[in-house]
Amino acid sequence: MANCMVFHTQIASIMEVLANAAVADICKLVDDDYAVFRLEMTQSQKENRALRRKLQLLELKVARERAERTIRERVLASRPSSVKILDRYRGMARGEGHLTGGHRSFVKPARDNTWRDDQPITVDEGSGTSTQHVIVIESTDAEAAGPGVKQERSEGEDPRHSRDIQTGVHPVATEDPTTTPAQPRTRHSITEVSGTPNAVLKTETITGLRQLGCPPAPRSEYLLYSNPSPRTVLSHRDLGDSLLTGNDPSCAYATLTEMIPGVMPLGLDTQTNPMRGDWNQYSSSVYSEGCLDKKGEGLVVDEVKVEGDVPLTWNAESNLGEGHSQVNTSDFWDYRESLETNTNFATHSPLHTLRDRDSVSTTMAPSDSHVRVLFDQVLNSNDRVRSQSQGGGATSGNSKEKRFLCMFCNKGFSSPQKVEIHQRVHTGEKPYSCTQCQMRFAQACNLKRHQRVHKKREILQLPPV
DNA sequence: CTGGGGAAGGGGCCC
DNA sequence: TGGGCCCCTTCCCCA
Repeated sequence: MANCMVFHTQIASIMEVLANAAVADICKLVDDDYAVFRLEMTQSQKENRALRRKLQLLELKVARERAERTIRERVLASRPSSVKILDRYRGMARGEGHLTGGHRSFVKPARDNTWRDDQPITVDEGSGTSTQHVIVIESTDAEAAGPGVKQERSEGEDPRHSRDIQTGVHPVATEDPTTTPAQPRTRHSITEVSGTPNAVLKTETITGLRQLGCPPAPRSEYLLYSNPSPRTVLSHRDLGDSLLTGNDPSCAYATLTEMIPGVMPLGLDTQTNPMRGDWNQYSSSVYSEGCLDKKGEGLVVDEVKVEGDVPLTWNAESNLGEGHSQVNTSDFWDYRESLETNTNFATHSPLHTLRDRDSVSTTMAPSDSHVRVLFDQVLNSNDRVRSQSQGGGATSGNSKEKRFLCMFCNKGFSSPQKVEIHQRVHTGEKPYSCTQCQMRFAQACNLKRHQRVHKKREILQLPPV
């Protein structure tokens, strides 16, 4: 009996020891895991804090941008013709006076994809209550040469807020580029001067435009905002993927002056789309307007530095076909004025189009994404302003209402697609080409109808048209 | 008058 | 249900 008791006691002690050992092991495991968990938690919390800060910064930027836009809209409403294009670029596109309505972008020279270094662009917002901005595009050649370099500053501005954007673009030339051949150049700078002391400059460098999904092209250096998809412009399915590859002009800035001579490139397979280029240019102006024209409040100003080759691929086959329309640039500028001074209408402007096209995937480097995000902020800001001013936005009201306006003639249409088709009247874009002849059409249905003529003539054994 | 093209409206389908 | 997209139809103009 006593042995039995001793045995039980020993067993109990052994089990206690084992239990304690097991508990110790469990506790050790738990402690280890807890330590790891704590470490992960700490890291996650740090990441969360960092992301939160970024989010707050972005929200702050958006809010300030919105406020700035509102202020500017008011300023424009009271001072609609305050923007002057100085230098020889004044009236380049319109052939007359000056741009109005806050247009502060620059355009590329006609018939030449290069900027001329002896012709800096000077865009002066003029004097007044708002911030004065001067954009000077100049080449390094000009910088080195000294003469011809023009870098204007507005009175009272703070040079600390000047910035150079190495866009690689060349100054606009209005003269015949053949008379003054473009000099090889590597970079140009855009100097934006803000008169407000609180401007925060932020740089973003894009190294190589190929990161924007743009194929290289010689002697073509432009500040780009990638236009990843031509879908909005050439939306027809029949277009195929050919538009998405090769010389995608969406990566290039076109100008109105390129369209003016009536030699706009046409064609689906080998030619470029003037509208896309135009819209890029348009978007560029908007970007400039939205990002360069920051005043006060420490709003982030984006500096986009582009290096390397830029694919400006206006195809050599730029001859217009038969009966192509020319761009009514006067209407365009009028439209721009109305667009920027009158926000009481909805428009299917290239702004929206470009923004929509963002949904299409493209290969973008992180820096590109950043640019895109900032660009979208500008666009969204503009949209918000317009939407607010419209009292409910473009989505309200009758869907058949002609809310979408042509950017050239202000004619209203019921859908963006209608506007897109209509604007081909102005751009001369004819994306639909007949396989049996070389005729091109702006509308797919017209091509179909035309092909029916071919079939009918084949049946009747008539000579082709 | 006819044929052909330019341009725009309307409707259907799909998401 | 609204919007996007596409196709068809229709009107107009010109040779």
